[in-house]
Amino acid sequence: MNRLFTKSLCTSSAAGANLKPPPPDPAAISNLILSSPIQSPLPSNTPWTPHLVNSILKRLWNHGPKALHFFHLLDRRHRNYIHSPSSFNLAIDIAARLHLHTTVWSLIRRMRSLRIGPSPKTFAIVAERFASSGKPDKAVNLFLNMHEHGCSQDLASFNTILDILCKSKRVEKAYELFKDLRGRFSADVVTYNVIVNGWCLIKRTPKALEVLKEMVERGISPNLTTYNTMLKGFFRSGQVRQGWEFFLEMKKRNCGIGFDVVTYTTVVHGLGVSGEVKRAKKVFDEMIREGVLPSVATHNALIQVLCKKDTVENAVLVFEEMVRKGYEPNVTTYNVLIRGLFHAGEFTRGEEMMRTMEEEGGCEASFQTYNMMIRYYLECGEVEKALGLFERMGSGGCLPNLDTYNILISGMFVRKRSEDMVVAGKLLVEMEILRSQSKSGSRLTKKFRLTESGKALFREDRARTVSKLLNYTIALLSWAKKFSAFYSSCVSEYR
DNA sequence: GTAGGGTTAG
Repeated sequence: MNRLFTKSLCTSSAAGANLKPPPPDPAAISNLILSSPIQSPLPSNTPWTPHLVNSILKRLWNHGPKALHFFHLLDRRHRNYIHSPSSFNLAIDIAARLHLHTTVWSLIRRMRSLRIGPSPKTFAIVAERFASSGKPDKAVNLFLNMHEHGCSQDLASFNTILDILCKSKRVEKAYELFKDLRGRFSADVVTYNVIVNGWCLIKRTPKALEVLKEMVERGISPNLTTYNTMLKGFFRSGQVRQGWEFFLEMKKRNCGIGFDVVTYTTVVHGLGVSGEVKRAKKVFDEMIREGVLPSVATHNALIQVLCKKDTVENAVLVFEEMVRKGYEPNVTTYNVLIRGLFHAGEFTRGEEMMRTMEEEGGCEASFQTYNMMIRYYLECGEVEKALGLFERMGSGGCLPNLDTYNILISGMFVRKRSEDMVVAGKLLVEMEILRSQSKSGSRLTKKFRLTESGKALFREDRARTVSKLLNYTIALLSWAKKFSAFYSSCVSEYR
């Protein structure tokens, strides 16, 4: 990886004095940071910009300590660069994910001393981390005390905290807070929509309908967002008939609102995933007749539905049609279609589609793309293909995450070859290092160890081989643990 | 980062 960086430096010097040097490559710098010891200085003479810093922080997302180290080095030791509020927010997000509360607060204080924040967004980020790590009360307290940190509470921030609680499935908690404070903040249609959506997210549509009734009683008119939310709620909870009837009712009453592209996309997707492909296609055609233009998301919904419940060939036809009409497929379009092709065993066409996506579509493969392709390859024993993709991930635009490692390690057992076990062991060590930096992944790993690896090993009846491999794995694991303890002690320097 | 639609399979 060091070589990669040197190479990029060489190209820039070879470009000559009269040619503008190429912009710094975030991937190369990220790889340099990843492969260097923690105390290493940053490459000098880099023209730092908020954009460059943010893309490096995003690339190092799964390597939090390294990312924070980079952020701190630049913050403290560079005279000509001051971090932007958005970089601070990213760093705070990373620190909060690692539960480094002291770091979070020192970053917030630093923002304040530089007079660039914290903003409501900063608090939303921290609150979201609290809520999603099982501490909704802390999220609420943060909202209640944010004015003490120079950030005022208003209806917008009230709606945000309710939304954060709802999206992390703490709907009861959100509803409590809503009832307590709706008077103080004069709850509006957005507030009610957030709560309606909350109940829908946990599939409690009767509660959602209750809130809908309540808002009408309190003189707040539901808008199209409210109805679309409710519609999605029905489909999500498997109440396809109720969803369809709600849609017809919306059509009948009209309410002067009409439908928009979101309404139609919801119905196309909802009907399709429940197997009603013909009706989904009819609704898709109907929206065009009604003069509502389908969006890329609508096409994605239809393509996914065709892949799942019809044929991938028909999905490809819709894809080609959308391109012909001038739509620009996005990363979701490609992911859905590549998945469909792989699912149908069309690996070559899937690979071709990935090339199209990167070369013609201008889309970079995401970790979803890679993880899904790796999973399908491993499923049918194409270990080399899977490892090839894994290698490409390391050098390309998106780094492997814990899911990638779990998928790969589990897959190393399918061929029952000893050389695969060695690779699995190596991957396990790498993953242990990665996991030691991301506490949120520990549950996932535990599950993997107890289920996938255990089952795979016990399926092997050659007891001696099994026990040898098991010992090997255990030795690697304990070595990895020692190493990660050592690593954490190095890391603690800047916590 | 005041709200609603489109990413795995198990």
